[in-house]
Amino acid sequence: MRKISDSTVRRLSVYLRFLEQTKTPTISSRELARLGGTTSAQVRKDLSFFGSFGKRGLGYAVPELTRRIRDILGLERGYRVVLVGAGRMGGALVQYQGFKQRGFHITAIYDHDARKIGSRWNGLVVRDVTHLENDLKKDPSDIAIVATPAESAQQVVDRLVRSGVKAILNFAPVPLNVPADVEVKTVNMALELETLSYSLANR
Amino acid sequence: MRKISDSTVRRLSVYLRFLEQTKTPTISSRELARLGGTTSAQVRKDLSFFGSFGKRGLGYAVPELTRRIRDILGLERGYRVVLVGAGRMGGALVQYQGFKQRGFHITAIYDHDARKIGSRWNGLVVRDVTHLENDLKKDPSDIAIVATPAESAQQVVDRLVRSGVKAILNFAPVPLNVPADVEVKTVNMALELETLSYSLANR
DNA sequence: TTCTGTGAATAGGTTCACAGCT
DNA sequence: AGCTGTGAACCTATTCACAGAA
Repeated sequence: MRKISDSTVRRLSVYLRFLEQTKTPTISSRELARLGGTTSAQVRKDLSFFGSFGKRGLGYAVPELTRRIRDILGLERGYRVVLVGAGRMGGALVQYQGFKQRGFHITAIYDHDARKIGSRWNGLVVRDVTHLENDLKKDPSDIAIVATPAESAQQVVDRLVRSGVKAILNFAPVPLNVPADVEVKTVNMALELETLSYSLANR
Repeated sequence: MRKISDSTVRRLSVYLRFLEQTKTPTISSRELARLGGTTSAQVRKDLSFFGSFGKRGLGYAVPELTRRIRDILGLERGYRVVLVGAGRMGGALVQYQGFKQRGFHITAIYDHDARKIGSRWNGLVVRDVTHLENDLKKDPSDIAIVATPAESAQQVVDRLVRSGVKAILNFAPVPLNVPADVEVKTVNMALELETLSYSLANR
């Protein structure tokens, strides 16, 4: 498949969110653009990479387009997700409704702090991170969320990679080294604040 | 000032993080690139937008470059930050050490849930969100973090904008409408997982 | 020789504008 | 007439490649 840009994929996600809330049977690229904060040409271009889903003069059939985008994004299947790091951030993520709604199910939580191991979090018992490889051998996961301190993130990621995890969402503020066939997204909140600082400083 | 791309600003943030950990007195664009996961030409280009900080044949003086980047990013001053939304995510953010380390000080927390108002969070008392405008009139903040449910985010943002906040870090999964002179960064975690899902589905 | 700073070349993403279907 | 699908034009970001300073 032709290489699709990250920005296109992110916009598809945004369109999907609005399509799921749309009550009309059809929607135009213009309206979808307005909702998603982009242009109608951009919407049409984004969709055109994957096919011709609209009807000229009419727009897009909402249920069909919804299904198509879910399919493109790979959301028709559900995902088992393991969480490593039972700190504050981990706690917030386990609770976060947005994940479950979209078919991402957190199936296990790991930490190495003895005080946390064994405690119950949202119905899941926090397990010792040393069990990670064995557990994943029995019950593989495609996706892991890393919410550990910066110091331990890389070593956790090495374990995850060895265990066959192919996609990692990283909240630790360090870039992670992974083989080419593993995808990492790092969310670095301090960095986001710094871009805001930059925009305040340069106006 | 000439328009600088968001990606350049983000990379400067990354370089800064590594410069602060570097022990050698000078560093080359090549080394900085290796650490930050980019190319040496990119590093030099990024820096060249702001001046000539290096010495040919030698590299960059670490303390000077650190200072320069902190200055470019506007990090030499500290920021007062208000947090709206005392849920799980808000809790994680209040605790997050990365903010304070970089000079972002959370000075107040707001919520509208009566059960949360008055409780103490990391030394701060959660205040009723209806006090927001008045409080900000007395003690202005440049930056706000919004960690409310999607439904209330826009109305909170409207209050913030009226109160003179110029930069918003948004964790609610909705695009926000703000005037052109207000900067918004939205961090949408479900969307990040969806880009991972896409990459798993299309390999 | 090493490594920066920077124009020039290339690649990539966005917008334009219009032919063509409904 | 209304709105999609898409090549072409445009604009922006990245990479190349080399002159020049240490």
